[in-house]
Amino acid sequence: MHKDAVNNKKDLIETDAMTSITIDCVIFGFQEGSLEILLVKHAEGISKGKWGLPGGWIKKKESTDAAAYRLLRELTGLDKLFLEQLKAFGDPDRFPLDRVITIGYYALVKRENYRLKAGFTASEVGWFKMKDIPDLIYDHNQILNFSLRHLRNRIRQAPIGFNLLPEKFTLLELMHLYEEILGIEMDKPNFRRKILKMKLLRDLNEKQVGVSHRAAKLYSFDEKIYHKLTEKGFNFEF
Amino acid sequence: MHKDAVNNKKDLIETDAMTSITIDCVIFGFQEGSLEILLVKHAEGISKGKWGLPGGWIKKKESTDAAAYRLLRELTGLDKLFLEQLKAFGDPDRFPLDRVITIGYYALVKRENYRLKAGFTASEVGWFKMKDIPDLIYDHNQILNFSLRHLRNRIRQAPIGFNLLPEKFTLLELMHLYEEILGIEMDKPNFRRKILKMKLLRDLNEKQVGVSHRAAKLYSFDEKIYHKLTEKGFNFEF
DNA sequence: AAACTTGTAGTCAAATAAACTATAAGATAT
DNA sequence: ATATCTTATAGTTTATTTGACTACAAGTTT
Repeated sequence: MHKDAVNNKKDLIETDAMTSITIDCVIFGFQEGSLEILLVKHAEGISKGKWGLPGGWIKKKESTDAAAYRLLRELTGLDKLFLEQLKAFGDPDRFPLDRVITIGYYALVKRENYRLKAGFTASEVGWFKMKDIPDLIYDHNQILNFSLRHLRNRIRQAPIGFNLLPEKFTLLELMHLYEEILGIEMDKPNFRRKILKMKLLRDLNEKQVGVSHRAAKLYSFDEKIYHKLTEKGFNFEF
Repeated sequence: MHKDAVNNKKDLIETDAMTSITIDCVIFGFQEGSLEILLVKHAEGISKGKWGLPGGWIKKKESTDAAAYRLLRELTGLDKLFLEQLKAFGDPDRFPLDRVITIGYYALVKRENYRLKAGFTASEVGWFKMKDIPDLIYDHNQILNFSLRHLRNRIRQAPIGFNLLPEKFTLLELMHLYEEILGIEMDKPNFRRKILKMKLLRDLNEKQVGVSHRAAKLYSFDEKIYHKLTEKGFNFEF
């Protein structure tokens, strides 16, 4: 359901959703070295034809987190993905038709797993690189900018970046992810040393195949290792 | 207005406030080496006699930030204080009578400036040390715990701790603030060296008066200095 | 004047970070 | 088959930062 449906509150009451509060979600993906965002094109209502963040209403008997997971499942078909709340966005005129506060979320998805859900055609959903983000509906550009700042902070403090990579990755791919998100250049040898010393990567004893140069070792991030380390006072930090 | 007034929604409509969404605020103060929280005792409704975080409703034409500032002004009489949003708390049954989502805020106040606003008697408002926090209404203990974790993170990344201290303070007072909030012990000479190297403190060329030992130098935190430093890529961090 | 308390300066070894060099392990081209 | 290219990985070196201390200074209190 699109938020433009707010001009028909009867719909909401019938679906047992809350009025005047919504959820909007910034979905990050990482492909070919670029950080990308999933946007949807609004098909009806006052913002017809404009791109915006995927979002929707919260059901009366559903937590905000559950609502965000549900919306993402409906949109991407993905069940397990990284999802966290950003904050509430509550400018009185952020939404033109009525007073609606939205709770921003951000998600990190492994593009390898991602499939567009039936019901959304290619013309309605698309991945955009950060530099190609168009003018979005309402305050969605503001929410997007906030989410990027938040992601940059968060990725330095907790190993959440792995949610954007395939299960198996090389150290250089991981470094490129950090470089892209943080917008900085890093030194290969120093990065290797630092990340390996943290001991959160599982060495898979496998190598890349089909690359036209020396194949790099593959690693995976193991949540269990991370939790074992955090228990005895572990600090990520880059 | 107390949130218990939710059982009389007519009140809300008459005051032009939003239903089903509130604001709750964790107000931190620092006194005699202890971190303290301001709580209010609910005088009526189902949670009569229990302590909770100060909070209230959001007016239809008011941003959530403005609502939080207004509530704090009504409660403490303070206009200028440090205030930031935490996040929205949206469990479907966090509030027993109805579905109400609350937006959590936290504030840092200089206790020297603080005066209780007329209309609140001492029996209705009080400062509590962290270890003396009673069982609070609704999910307020959860909000409070979240705010403390958030404060601990935030204070390491940005110089917000100064909002809890008087204008003029000694290095040892500042160190004790960090020790109290982070729950750790620090080394005096090392702390001095580190904080002074950041060059965010203005040396006032004044000394403490009326202390029964060698008087320490007084410093103040200058927002302008901080902003000048951040512009050319400055990093706080402890 | 001695003892005490807190402030401030300085030392030193260990750990870390940053910049860089060198070599290894393949793939591709000549 | 050899040279060349690309990326992976190992190691070096120097400067900087941290953490644990020691020492002394400047006042108060006894």
